Amino acid sequence: MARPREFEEVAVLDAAVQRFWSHGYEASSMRDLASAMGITGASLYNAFGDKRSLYRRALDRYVESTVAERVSRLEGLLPPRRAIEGFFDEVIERSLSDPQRKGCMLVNSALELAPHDPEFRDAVAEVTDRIEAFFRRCAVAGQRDGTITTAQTADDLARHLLAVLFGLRALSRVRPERALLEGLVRPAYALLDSRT
Amino acid sequence: MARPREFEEVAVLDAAVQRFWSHGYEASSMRDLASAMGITGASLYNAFGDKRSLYRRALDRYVESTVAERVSRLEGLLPPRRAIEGFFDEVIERSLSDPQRKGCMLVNSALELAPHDPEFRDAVAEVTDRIEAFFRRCAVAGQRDGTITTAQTADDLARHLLAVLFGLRALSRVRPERALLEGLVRPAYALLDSRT
DNA sequence: GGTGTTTTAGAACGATCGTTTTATAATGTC
DNA sequence: GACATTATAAAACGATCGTTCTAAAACACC
Repeated sequence: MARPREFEEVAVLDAAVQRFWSHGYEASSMRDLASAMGITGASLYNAFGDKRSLYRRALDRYVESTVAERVSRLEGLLPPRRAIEGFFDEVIERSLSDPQRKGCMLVNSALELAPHDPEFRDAVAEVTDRIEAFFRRCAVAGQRDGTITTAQTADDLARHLLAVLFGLRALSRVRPERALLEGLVRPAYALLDSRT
Repeated sequence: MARPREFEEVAVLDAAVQRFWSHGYEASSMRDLASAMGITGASLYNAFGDKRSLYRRALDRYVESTVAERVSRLEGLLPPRRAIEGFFDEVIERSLSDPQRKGCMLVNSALELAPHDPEFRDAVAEVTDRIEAFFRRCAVAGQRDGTITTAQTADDLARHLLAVLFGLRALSRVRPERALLEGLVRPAYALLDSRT
């Protein structure tokens, strides 16, 4: 039919994810992106549309390959209480081993794009709902098998864990210190414990 | 000696704070800022230097008039345990009553500027230290007067509260829902309680 | 009341922004 | 192998970016 593409869409999209993740939306120019993706500007527009659409695609890819992957993997492998701890432990190690301090692209999007853009607000809110729902399922199951306190509702525990996660990711961009990140989750683990 | 200024520096700086606070650094042009401040571009550069310097001044002003003000006021008025709750309750009310969803300019700066700019990283980190120190002083005093648990160290409690605060502020930009914000702090209050 | 100094308003600077166009190269089908 | 179609490369578009310049205006001081 016609000339075939010289690049794989998911491969160059991953490069866009990296750039948006580390520098955000406004501070990434289409020239930066095309260069990082290894394609020319025309190919970029041809394959992904405008900048907003590209960011949307990049965010979706990030969420599915990072957040959603972590949730489904841990939930499948570990008992509920251990799944929560495994989630935070993984995030802490990721945060400490990233010299670029990229943080979490979802949290970054929540602050840069979502407040002024209804489409991104809905998209980000929906992912936070999914994370919250994961914590809630863990809380409910943990309360049932006796590994998590019933002194707090599962709803509130899930909301709290979501906030701790977002706070951890935000702080890790400024102060990626092991003592801080591990210290801040210890009380959360103790909270899950407290018998009543 | 010469022609006097037609504007008050702190007044126009407050306008710059509002603009940077709601739209961030990259998405605020010097023309936007000059217009919001009610002065001309030349006056802006004459009085505040370049864009980075202006943001720095705006951030400092925000911190002193909002964060530092809240810390010193609550710490002076309330017993330690109540000071912590008063702090969060105030932040929740601010978050829920802001139709612009500006969040916290410190948290916003932590994600947009700090990761790639050593000067801003140091500045933001120093303020997070001050907030953490406030929580730590409250925790120590509360442990002494019996209103706060000794099951966790004051250091860890302070770190945890700092993360909850940052998470609350980040989430409030996407989901400014009372049920979420009040629900996420309830387990934190319970954590302070838990007797050991 | 000149004089010197600073602020003002607004045009102007080059650079870069997101995006489109132009022209050329590369394919599958007939 | 000519044709239709699509991807490529690079130049080009107008708009806007951060910043500076030019000229007029407003004061303090001698």
